[in-house]
Amino acid sequence: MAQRSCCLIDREMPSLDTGRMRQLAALARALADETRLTLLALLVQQKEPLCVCHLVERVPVGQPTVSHHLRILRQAHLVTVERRGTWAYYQATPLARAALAALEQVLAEQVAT
Amino acid sequence: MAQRSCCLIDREMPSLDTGRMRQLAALARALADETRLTLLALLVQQKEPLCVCHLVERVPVGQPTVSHHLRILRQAHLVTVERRGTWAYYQATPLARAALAALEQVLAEQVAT
DNA sequence: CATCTGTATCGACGTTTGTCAATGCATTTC
DNA sequence: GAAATGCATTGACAAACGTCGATACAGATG
Repeated sequence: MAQRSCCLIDREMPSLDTGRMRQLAALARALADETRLTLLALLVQQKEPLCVCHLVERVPVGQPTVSHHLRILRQAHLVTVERRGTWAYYQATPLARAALAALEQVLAEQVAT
Repeated sequence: MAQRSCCLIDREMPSLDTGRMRQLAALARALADETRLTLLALLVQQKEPLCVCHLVERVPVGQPTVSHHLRILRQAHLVTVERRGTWAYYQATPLARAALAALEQVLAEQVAT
């Protein structure tokens, strides 16, 4: 038991910040749904804020579900809302643009490999 | 009903490739767990492949669970295995390095905002 | 050869998650 | 003012997910 045979040398393994890992996982979880990602992509391609009714039209789920996903995106700081009268206008944050671009880039790398 | 009042002008909304969205979501889902992300981060910091027993020591879950997560990472092309005798040596792929770096960068942007 | 060890798989369990129908509320529209 | 509309919330439900203990199996160790 003195020395395991699997790896003769001791691995240098700096400890990881679990708080940071939790944050990263939370961010990934906010992106880990097709519907949510589609909503986000729609918002990212728009310069002007978009109201919920238009989003509902573009996604194969009901309005309450869209509302639910938008809340999750909001809590992850990926979108912001501005209410004008009855309508709610959503907008992608710079964070969302970065996140989506990052995922796309990783996917491109996956294809290339 | 002729024209909705929410947005007077019609939005130009190019259709999104649902297949691509599904792929992106799958990738995000593979990253959307703290334990998995920690395993991946450990592998990314290593130059040499790492055996499972060392990974198990570094994460607060049992060996079967680590094995389960490693399978998911494998299926997402984020790690590769090489079996040598009883031992299984895991290694992060370039895709994993890109993905983790991307997430970190996005998080940094979140803090800055 | 017999035992021990490292890893993967299986079955079960509790939790989380995505979706919907129903409802509520605020504001617009007539 | 009354009806209609846009959005959020609630409660319910099924599916997906993370974890564990038990087990299987291959290869190492003695």
